[in-house]
Amino acid sequence: MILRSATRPVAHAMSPIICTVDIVLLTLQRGMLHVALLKRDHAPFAGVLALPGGYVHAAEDADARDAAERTLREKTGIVSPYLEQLATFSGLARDPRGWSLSVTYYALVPDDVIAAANRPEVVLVAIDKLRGLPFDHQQIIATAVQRVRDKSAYSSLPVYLCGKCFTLPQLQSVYEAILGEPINKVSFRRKIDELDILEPIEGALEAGKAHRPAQMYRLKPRYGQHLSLTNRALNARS
Amino acid sequence: MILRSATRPVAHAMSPIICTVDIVLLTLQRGMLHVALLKRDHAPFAGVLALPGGYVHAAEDADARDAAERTLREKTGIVSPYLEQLATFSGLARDPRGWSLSVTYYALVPDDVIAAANRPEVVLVAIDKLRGLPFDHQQIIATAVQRVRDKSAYSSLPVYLCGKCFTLPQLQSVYEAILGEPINKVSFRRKIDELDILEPIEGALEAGKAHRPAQMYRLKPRYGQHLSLTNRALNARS
DNA sequence: ACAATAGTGTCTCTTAGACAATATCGA
DNA sequence: TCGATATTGTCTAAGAGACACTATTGT
Repeated sequence: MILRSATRPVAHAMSPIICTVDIVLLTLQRGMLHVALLKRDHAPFAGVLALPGGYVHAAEDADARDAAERTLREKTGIVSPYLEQLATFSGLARDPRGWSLSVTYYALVPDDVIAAANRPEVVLVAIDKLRGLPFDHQQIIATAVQRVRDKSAYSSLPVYLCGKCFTLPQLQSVYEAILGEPINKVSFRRKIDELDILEPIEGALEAGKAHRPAQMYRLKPRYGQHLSLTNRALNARS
Repeated sequence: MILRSATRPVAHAMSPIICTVDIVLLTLQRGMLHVALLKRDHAPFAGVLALPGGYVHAAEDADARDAAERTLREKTGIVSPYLEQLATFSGLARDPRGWSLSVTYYALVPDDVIAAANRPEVVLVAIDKLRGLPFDHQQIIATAVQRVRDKSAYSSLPVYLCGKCFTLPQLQSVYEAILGEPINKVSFRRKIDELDILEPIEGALEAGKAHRPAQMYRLKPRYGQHLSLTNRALNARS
């Protein structure tokens, strides 16, 4: 027993590994993907804009997802219906405090949810205007954006960027903003129809524009949390 | 400073989080996916077959991937050309020792690589014959298999299950074993041709069979590590 | 010669994209 | 009525799967 513990001591006695979660909260503003950032309270990088994140609290969090939900709620006041694990970033190099490990998650919300949370300290920055982020947050965000683009081509993921109700032309422009290219209108409607996730809101039309009003739709109740997948991409290019 | 440390002490002082890596090493035997397991040396679950895994050693591992490569090499003698992060599993419930976090990776190797490592303690178990695995290893393996199936439909991933050279019919049967259904021969060859990752080995034919011999191929040198992706799935079903 | 599988040509059917016709609003 | 965009129908082209034909081995 003494011998064994001398050759391989248990990890938590020997390794002060810093365990954190970071959340990439994405939304769409003026047709551009934006990420929510906050000024850091403490060193290192105090005052610098960074991803909302924090330590895993083993005493209160059931698991890392719990820690991510709690951190997002505490730091931004938002509870996101869609929150998925992205990847884990780790190593000695990424944090000056020492060997660290961050389990990262990404979330998509319509931008009125961010407005409703009413936290002026939450800053939305366009994903192509990011500068001087601390740690490896730039890489984490790039990974999240890539994941969202890849998934969007094959799934209903972008509906989480829309509000409770929306028109098909609105949804199409959300897809186009994410994929970064125009989508054929007829093909798009065929795909959405195949996904079978939307239902028209009886009698609700988008009024006020100087043209034929569009039908409003909402997500079918059973698709509140999980995605629907297509067999083929919406658009072959990427 | 005292006040801050009282309200939020740093994580590694307050939280004995167990940081580990686990590797899902997959191979194909007799047309079935198998996973490499080892009998655990120590408690908990001493003597039970489990995934190769171990503590992250902050002092020697540059990051979690490094820890995974080291652990795989130490426990199985194998260095896998393809090793990718799968997901991170965490929480209080998964390990009786306490709140733990495992960054998991998956690797694909041809089964002769496992034989060449000559480690009789490495046991290959068919993925549909797994029983009584400790921790959440069953779920980790299920996640890995699902990931491999999803990726295989759109990429050259299965070539890592073949040896250095192979025929197109052999490669097709590997794809079929993973996807779990027959693939149209003409479509398959069109896809592989599009991927543009293989080159014929001049004059090398698979001899010995009572029929026309097949041309042998190898992966083009530059595709040693990374995948090639298709726009459309090999097979629409899943 | 025969059985068996490799490798290739070609036809058909499905599906994505182009185009266009119709519908319905505000001005 | 006109301008604008929503919605739907239909044609065309690209790609996937079916089928079949030729090629080449061992027996």
